[in-house]
Amino acid sequence: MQKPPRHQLDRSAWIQGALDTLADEGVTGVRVEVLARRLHVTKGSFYWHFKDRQDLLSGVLETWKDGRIRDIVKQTQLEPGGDPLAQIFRVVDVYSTSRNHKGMLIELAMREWARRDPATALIVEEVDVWRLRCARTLFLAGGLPMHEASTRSMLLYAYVFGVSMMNCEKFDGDIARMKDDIRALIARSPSDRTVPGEALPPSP
Amino acid sequence: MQKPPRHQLDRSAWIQGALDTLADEGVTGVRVEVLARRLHVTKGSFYWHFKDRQDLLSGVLETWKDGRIRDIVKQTQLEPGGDPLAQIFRVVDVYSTSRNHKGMLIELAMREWARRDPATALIVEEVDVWRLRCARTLFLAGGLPMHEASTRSMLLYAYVFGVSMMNCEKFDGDIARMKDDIRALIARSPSDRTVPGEALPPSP
DNA sequence: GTTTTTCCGTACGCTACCGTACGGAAAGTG
DNA sequence: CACTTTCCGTACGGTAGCGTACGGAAAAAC
Repeated sequence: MQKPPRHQLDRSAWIQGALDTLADEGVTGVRVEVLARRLHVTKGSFYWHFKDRQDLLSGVLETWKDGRIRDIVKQTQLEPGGDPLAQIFRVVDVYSTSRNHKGMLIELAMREWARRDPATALIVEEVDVWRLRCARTLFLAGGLPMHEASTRSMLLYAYVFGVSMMNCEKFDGDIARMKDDIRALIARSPSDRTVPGEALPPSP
Repeated sequence: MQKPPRHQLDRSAWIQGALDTLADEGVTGVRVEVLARRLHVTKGSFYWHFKDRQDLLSGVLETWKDGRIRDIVKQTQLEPGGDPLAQIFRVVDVYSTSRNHKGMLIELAMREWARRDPATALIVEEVDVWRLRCARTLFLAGGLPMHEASTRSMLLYAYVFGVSMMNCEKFDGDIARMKDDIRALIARSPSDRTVPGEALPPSP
């Protein structure tokens, strides 16, 4: 008879499972016994690797923060000769719900958690500052003045997070086109004075 | 000795208390016994007015939906001779976190709830469609073509919801000015071809 | 192979919460 | 005043989850 191999887990496996549960059910859904069943072990394992539930949640926070900052820096890195505003386009796409659904669910769950936990709020704010600064650098490289670069960065992230909370298929059938237009509005060049929907003027 | 007057509650009092708790702790925080303590009664009262917890939550949903739709219609109503884009300005202000903090907390809690409950998702989507249609009507009255009016409406609400999830004091000290600029960017007139930060051209 | 360390399963007490049963007070009705 | 209806308090059983204690298996060290 096949003996079921005894699973060996470490902290990172528990934290990864916690992140999955966080995406689906929020921080209140991250419960020790439920997570143990999901990982096919008992909570005896959990309390070996973690002091208590808060210890796990702290690990989740650190893991998420480090991963986010690393990804943000990578995504906003501009290779020499690259187009800064085209890079902004790609950044917006990274946060599109269809491309990175689970990542966005975690993002929303983290903010929901941050609303009720000051320590989490600090982490999320720190990650947001990284995001905003990196995006601003791209806008500056694209030729925008400082203040407007800041403003556009804020609009960019407020938009991508906000739109991930709305289901508007019933409002307009062609959402893809709307999202493309919004993306172009946020990342448009400073010399482009056109209003979307009108013809482009000849470039200087 | 002063006899403490026995509190008499009806469904609406429970629903109002549930909305308060919803704002602070989310839908998972809306618990019968906790709510009863908050209202200084016991759950014996609750189960007289409601079949079970789900019955309360359904009442919360209906109450919220009706109130939202009524407010949306009122806020986007344009008196004869009024300026549509100035009205858009006021709509953005209504959703500013400082002016209506509790309302925004409920809004975020509803969306967090909707992410895990299909019935709630339908209600939120219905409310959003009302919002988007009303805002689009204002943009159309402001002279924008149909497609761009739709796009601006979506950007407007995605922005106001998204910015309510971010704390960016550490990013830029003058957030008020940034928010004003973003508001102007979203609600700018179709004849205004300026890029924010530059001088205004003479109006035709 | 023995010993030690690492890691997990099991059992337990504790708390919080849901829903029910039932009694009784308060308020309305005749 | 009787009588009924409305409304709430109390007590109970049941479930789920947290954290602890302890034993034992598996792996590693020797």
